[in-house]
Amino acid sequence: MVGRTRNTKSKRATLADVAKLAGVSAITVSRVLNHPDKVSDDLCHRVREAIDTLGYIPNQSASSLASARSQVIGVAIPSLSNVVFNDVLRGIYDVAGAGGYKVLLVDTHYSPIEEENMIRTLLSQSPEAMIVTGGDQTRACQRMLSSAAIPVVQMMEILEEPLDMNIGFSHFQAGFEVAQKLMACGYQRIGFIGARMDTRVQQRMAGFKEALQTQDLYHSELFTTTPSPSSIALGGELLRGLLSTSGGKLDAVFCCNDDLALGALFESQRMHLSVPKDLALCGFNDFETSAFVNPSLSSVHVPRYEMGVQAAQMILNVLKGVPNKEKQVDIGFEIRMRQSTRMASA
Amino acid sequence: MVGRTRNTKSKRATLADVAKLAGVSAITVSRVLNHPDKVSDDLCHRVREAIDTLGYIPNQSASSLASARSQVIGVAIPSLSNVVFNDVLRGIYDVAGAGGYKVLLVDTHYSPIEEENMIRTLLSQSPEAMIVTGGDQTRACQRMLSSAAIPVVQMMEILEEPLDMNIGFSHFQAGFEVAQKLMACGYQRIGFIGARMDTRVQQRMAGFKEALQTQDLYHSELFTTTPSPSSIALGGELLRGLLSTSGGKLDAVFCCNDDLALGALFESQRMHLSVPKDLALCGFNDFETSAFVNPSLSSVHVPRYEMGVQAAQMILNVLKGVPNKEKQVDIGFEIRMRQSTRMASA
DNA sequence: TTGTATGCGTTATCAG
DNA sequence: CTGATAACGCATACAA
Repeated sequence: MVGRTRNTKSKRATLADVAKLAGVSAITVSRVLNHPDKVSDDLCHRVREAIDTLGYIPNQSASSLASARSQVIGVAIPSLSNVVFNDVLRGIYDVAGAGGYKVLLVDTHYSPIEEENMIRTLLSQSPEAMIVTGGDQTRACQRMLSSAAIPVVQMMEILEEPLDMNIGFSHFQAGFEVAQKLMACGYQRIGFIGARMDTRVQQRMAGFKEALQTQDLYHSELFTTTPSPSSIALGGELLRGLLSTSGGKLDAVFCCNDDLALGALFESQRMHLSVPKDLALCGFNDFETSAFVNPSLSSVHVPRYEMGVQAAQMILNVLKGVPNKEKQVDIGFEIRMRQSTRMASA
Repeated sequence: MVGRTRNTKSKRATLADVAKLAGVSAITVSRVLNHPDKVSDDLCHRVREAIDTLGYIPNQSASSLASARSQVIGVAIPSLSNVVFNDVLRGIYDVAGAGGYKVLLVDTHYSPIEEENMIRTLLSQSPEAMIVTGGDQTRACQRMLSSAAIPVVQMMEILEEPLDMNIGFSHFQAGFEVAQKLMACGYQRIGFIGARMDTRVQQRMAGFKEALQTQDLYHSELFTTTPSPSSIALGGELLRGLLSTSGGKLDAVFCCNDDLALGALFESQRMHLSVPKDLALCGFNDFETSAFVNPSLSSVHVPRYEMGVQAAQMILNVLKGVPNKEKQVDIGFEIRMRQSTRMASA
């Protein structure tokens, strides 16, 4: 190593280093970076050259400390492996990134306790806003969120009493309408298989059950649930279980998501059950696979990317001082009936 | 604004606030948080109470600035929507989280230019280490990474000249072996469909092609590629295209990933082509779907979660001062032949 | 347009 | 075991 003018031990260059090299004061360098319009073109140019030659990268911690602006948005999702959150995240990242914000992402593993800890960690980074999933945070967690005094969006479902802003759709209503569709198709022995059983899945199931009850078609022995995480393999297992306990008297099954539904479909095929002739299947989330598999799978489509986009936009609006028209947005859903369920009887 | 004793306007509590309430000095509070063993139980207790009643959350920016330890690991992946990276990320998050590190994640959209910008942003957060994808960073980006003087892991593929540490597998070799397997099954008219065509896909294709050439079975007209991102829909389209241009003389297709392969499989079914009788298919990445779809799909299995885990562990080791035995780890792959390709001829 | 002084909340260093 | 003081690197408020 060659001895250099100052940074003896090749430490990261600072504003001061750049300033010295450019022959200006530190604040001028800062301005070139943050308010270029407030600096003469001449200096601006000289400073940029110095920045380049030094490979200067601003220290965001110092900036954050001095300005109380971290440029970070904290995001908490319950699972990194659940593909559902990918699309939402993509929306958030696209909008946040375009707005100059970084995203600090944590995975709460569907546990409110973990969520509380992760959100505490997140808050220690002084995020300028937070996006969290659902509404079952611990009391302590909600207090933290509130006293952080930053915009918060709770996403994925419509909440009775949002902490601040809220975007999502009614899982209860979605479940309810799926049941209506299946009944309209003439199915009588209608079952349900669910996994993970987080709040949103529970609501889907509750809505589904309620609709069945209106027609006296709810049979508790046709409902199977497990706290295990969803997978295609599990979908097959649950279907087999349901078929055996129901004594074969089963003509339609609503699966709480497309993982289970695809598993059930593939398992049906292996058991030489014809879908939808022997058994109708309906999933939830509408994966791309569902539209292309044979027979194609009926499912509930949700504009997830759009939800992420809007969640981030609501945040950016508040951060920019533009008030949102609505603090709560119902993004809706759409039931897509395909080949795995027969046409509604006229 | 009123002159304040301390926080007139419910600002976040600071170390000083906690210290005052507990009747100790700020540094003692700091120690309770970071080196509890160096503080008497009595004080420790009093301080913790004060922390609780104030709902104190440390300011990581200040900590980072003062200690030069950000507790952040930066991660750059090329796509948030590609499921492949989910598993890797899960591994990284699990290990990093357990080690007390946060993960700052960026999506480079498969663009070295974007990657350079995003990594610059990442570096401004003073991460203590970086995990990036592959080796085709821009020169400038590699310089930044090097001069950051932090541990760096390049993952997903084995590199000739890693910047620092490296974990992955040889995509060339994987493609090569897939071709060998197909040829061993007796296929003669072997095609390839590829999308996105990033470095790793190109290597798979190159290996595949080279193996075919050894047996004089490479036919350029049976290779189709597109820069478009992969999807199931695209797999179907590419297969249709290939079938029409090849005049039906095609008996096996290697798809650069399982998205395309599933699309090709579903499309074959709609065209009433029997797989593998009329056409054999092999994918890459081994999604869960591939093992369960009918017919099940041959694919190349890669220990992605494990790769994420090990990448993070290599980082943590360096950070803890424990040297890694290897700076480069070949995590391997495994070709899983299933029903979509016929058995190798004896 | 540019610069000076000051403080952001924490930790390292050194005293006691 | 505990505390005083001085950084850490940058941006705000004010001057020039």
